[in-house]
Amino acid sequence: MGRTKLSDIAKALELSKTTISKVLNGYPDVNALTRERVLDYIKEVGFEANTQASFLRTKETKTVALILPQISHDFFNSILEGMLKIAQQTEYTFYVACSNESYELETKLISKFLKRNVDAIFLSISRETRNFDHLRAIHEEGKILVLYDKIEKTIDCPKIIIDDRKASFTATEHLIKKGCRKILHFRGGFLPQISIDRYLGYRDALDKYDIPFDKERIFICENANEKDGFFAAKKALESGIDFDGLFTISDLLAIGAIQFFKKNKIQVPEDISVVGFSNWKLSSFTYPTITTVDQPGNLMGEKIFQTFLTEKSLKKQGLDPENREIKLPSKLIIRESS
Amino acid sequence: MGRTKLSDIAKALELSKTTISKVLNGYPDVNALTRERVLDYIKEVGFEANTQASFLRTKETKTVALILPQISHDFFNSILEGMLKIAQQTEYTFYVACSNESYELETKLISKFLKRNVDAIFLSISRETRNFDHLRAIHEEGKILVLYDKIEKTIDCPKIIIDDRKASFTATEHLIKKGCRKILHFRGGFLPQISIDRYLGYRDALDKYDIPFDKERIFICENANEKDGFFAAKKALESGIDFDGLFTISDLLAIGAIQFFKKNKIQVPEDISVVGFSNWKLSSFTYPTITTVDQPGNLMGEKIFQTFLTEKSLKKQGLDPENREIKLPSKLIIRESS
DNA sequence: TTTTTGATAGAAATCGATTTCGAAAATATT
DNA sequence: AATATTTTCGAAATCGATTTCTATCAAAAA
Repeated sequence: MGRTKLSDIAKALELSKTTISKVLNGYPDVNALTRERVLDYIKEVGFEANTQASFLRTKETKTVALILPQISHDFFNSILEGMLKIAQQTEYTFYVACSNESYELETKLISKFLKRNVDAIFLSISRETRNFDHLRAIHEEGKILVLYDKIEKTIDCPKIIIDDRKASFTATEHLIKKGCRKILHFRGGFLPQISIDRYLGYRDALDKYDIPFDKERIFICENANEKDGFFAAKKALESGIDFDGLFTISDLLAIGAIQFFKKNKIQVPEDISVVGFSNWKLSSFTYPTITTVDQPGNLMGEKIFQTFLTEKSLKKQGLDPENREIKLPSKLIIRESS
Repeated sequence: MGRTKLSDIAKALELSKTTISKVLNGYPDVNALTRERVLDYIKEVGFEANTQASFLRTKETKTVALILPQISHDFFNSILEGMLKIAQQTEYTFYVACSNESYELETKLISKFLKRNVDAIFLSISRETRNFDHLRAIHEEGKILVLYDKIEKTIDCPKIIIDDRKASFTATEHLIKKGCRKILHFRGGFLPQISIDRYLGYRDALDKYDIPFDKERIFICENANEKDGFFAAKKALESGIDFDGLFTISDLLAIGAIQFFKKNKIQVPEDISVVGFSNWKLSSFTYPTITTVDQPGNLMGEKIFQTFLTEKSLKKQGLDPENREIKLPSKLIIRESS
């Protein structure tokens, strides 16, 4: 409505819109005194250029989009939290969307955000995604893409991840040091990189301690929720294979498994030690409390946004970025289940 | 970049931009055949008008902003989840921000979103907020405000809430029916309407069953987290007052209290029955599991967005809205703690 | 046949900024 | 003193749509 605009300021100071705009955008051909006069007035009335109008010339909207694969998920949640904390203090505003682990929705959302001319998209790839053309489209439009957590190595863009392989190694090693030799692993699907890396970390630990690998001890849990954990534990028991440890790729899987074990008089941690992943809030309130890997979600959120900012400034200067994979450290939190 | 624009379509069909725009916006003075030709072509190339450019004339950005007081909070989380689920299928895009329960940040965010010309703001008022001028500013700019959960009754706008008083009544009544007569209540601060309503529901239940109210049994917990619950329980025990039940306004308070009780050999539910609020995911995994009030967060998220849509269409037709307070039903979930 | 009316389409102004280019004034150089 | 060079500023074009207002042409009414 009555918001002050560039022309109002020009009129008030008896200058042209051009000059005001030049001050706003740091052009050099403005007299120092004039510049100061303008800046003072701008501060006084709290003027900010209308982003929508600016866009027409600059092609920047000062908006970014964060796409989460899931909303009700402690880890993704803390990423959102960390990102908002630092980013809402900048001039940028944040679109948020949820792919719900669906490839179709993911592509739709990306195309929608591109049509909205966002400056950047931050994406954790959905479980279903096998084709990556929609990611290339982001680059074709000249927009910035930052992948996080569930990344795709073949796409050339900054990637922020947890050192999953190392974290899994540490978690498995912990079980071994507790005396476990027959360790089950509840893994995720075949594709997501994190699922592979966590599996490899598990293998690394077995190798280091000369424990033979037995693929009968690996169970695939597509959904990483309590139900899958419960049934994987059931399958493990019914398979007849013996076990004394369990490393899962999510706390929810661990909880489901523990529920099954309890039901079948298998004591945790006496009969089997269990380690989860992600440090969900609830993992410290269960009975027993669950040993888990803490992922620095807040930090990841911050890093994603910061990475975008540096990527943008590099691009502006025409420089080629390097070191495009940032690995964040995780931490094993030892609790009652192991 | 090379995105097709209105003028491209005009050129391709040998029509003027005007005509294309008229088709797009449903003007009547376009020949039926021409209209069809345009629509076909638009569908073929997947054209959508650039929102930023449209804004200059229409003053609509097709964006809305959701402000949450907290991010890592199951209830607010499920609101976000529910809202995204239906809203990301519409033409609208979603800004999300977090006031972090701070009045200052809340006003800043609102002013930021107004500068971004959002069509609507969805807000749950922060715990600190006492002054509501920033909400009136939203109306002054002609934008739509929808309040949810933590609302302010004196602001004239649609409000979506849980029937907190009734829910609390039911929860307290449940304790009474379980035989409790000396029921503690851990409430929130004095101001937020929900805190008051839940307190009143507690009183309602006592009244109905002729149980004398004792204000010594009321404890204020500003932060509604485990720590506050722990210390409130401690204060209760140290005060020397006797009790056999506890109704708290959050599951986290209940968890903290239960932790304290356990530590002091007070059995739950044998010595004291506990009821929480919100049905956090973790409340079904604690030991004992916690009886709680399930708030339909997803439904609330949907309702907020739908309410915005109807509010908008009413406004466009110049009609006065009515029934501006929507109360959603909640449900008591009985578990081991009671 | 002339005039009105209605249907259809386009020219041009507009929204609020940015940016190019040229003009005027001030200063420096010959 | 005449010319060249900086400084400093503004007019006007532009971005991609919407909207008003006018023009054309055909059909209907006089």
